[in-house]
Amino acid sequence: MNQETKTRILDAAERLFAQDGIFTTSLRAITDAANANLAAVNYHFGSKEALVHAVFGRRLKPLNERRLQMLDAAIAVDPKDLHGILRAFALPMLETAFHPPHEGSPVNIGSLLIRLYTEPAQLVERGFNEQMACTAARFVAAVRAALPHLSEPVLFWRIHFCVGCLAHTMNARLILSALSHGLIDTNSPEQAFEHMLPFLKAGLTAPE
Amino acid sequence: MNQETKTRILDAAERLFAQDGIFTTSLRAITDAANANLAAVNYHFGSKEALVHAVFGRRLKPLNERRLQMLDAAIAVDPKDLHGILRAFALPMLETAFHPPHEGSPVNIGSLLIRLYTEPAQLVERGFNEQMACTAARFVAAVRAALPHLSEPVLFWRIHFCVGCLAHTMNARLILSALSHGLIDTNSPEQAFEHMLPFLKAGLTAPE
DNA sequence: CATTGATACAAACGACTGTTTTAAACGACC
DNA sequence: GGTCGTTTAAAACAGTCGTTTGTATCAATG
Repeated sequence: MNQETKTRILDAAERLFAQDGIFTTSLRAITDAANANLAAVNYHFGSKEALVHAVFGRRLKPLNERRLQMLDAAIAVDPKDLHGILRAFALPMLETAFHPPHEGSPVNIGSLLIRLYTEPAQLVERGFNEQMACTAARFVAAVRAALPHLSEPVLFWRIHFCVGCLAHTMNARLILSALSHGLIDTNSPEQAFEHMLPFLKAGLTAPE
Repeated sequence: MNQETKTRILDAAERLFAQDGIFTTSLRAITDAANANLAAVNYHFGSKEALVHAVFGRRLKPLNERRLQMLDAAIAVDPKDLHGILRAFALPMLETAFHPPHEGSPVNIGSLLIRLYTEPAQLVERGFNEQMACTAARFVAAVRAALPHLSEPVLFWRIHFCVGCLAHTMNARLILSALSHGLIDTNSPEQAFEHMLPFLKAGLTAPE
């Protein structure tokens, strides 16, 4: 079975979805970029919606697995280690958003994944929100264990804010560059995380 | 000059843009909802892009004026008052996102405005980013004055994170509700702000 | 060699998009 | 009453969308 065209389509779709959005990217643009025929999409995937699911499914699972793996490793050493928890929470995400294309990861997956939260319609929702919610629940539990004095509402609100920081940083790097008049223009996820860590840590541990 | 149809179109477009996004909302859906003729859009506004600009322009200017007015009032009393600065920064925004429809403000403007940051293409960018950037610069200056010990990069990063918290809170209230399994489901901008304030304050004032 | 199954291709489908055109209605003013 | 500019209305425009169709290609299998 020759799956070469199929992965070429996946790669092109991933890149264009991240770059231009899902609904604004046409199948023709995808197949053109993939040097494939228009009908190949419906042949290999069945529909555009199925293609979207395939594009996200290929990346989302390994990413969340890595995050949970880092989380487990961190709390195994020290359940109160907020630094490690936040690192597991943010760094793999930031890496997908900041790293230039490389083998096996041809594009900015971050700006692709972030569309799960920002695309207006419900095309992508089902099935992935579930997986994200599962991962999120693990982080909620970890933060709850690390900061047991936090009330439940405050816990959820603050984790929500953490997600917002992360999402906006992944999504709107250009805005930061514009805001600082070009002063800040980084391609390093580690650098972004180093700035983010004290902010999130202080926010989470703030007095109620 | 009868502008009734024009404002009916603006109201309908505002609501549908906020609800479904800009690119996924067709002129026909707008004119149907506004009980107007399809050609009325191009007659009154010239093009869909011009309509989009009109929809945003009607709301964005008063909103930012109110934010800057609150900011000026706060720093006039105490330039170091982070609470007042953050209140001016966030509360007017949150109000547009949380308040139910009411006279003169028929829909959730927040979920409309947030599309400035999240819509993939560049249709909305020009002209509004400028206005938002101008307002943002004022807040940067205010925070810089309130926290003069912060280095410039850290200042910009942390304000960027504040924007992320605000944007995500405005955009993704449903996610918070899902994350907390329905525990948190508020329609109060004040309540959201009360949770956000200590988080942002602690994040901004964290040691570098 | 003939047949099969998987893949690729060009072409067309109907539905929808934003826009334009043409004509009709309307109240205001001379 | 007639003429004007303003506003609405219906229809058609050319273009793009996702999808489907029928056919060609090609390696593998009998």
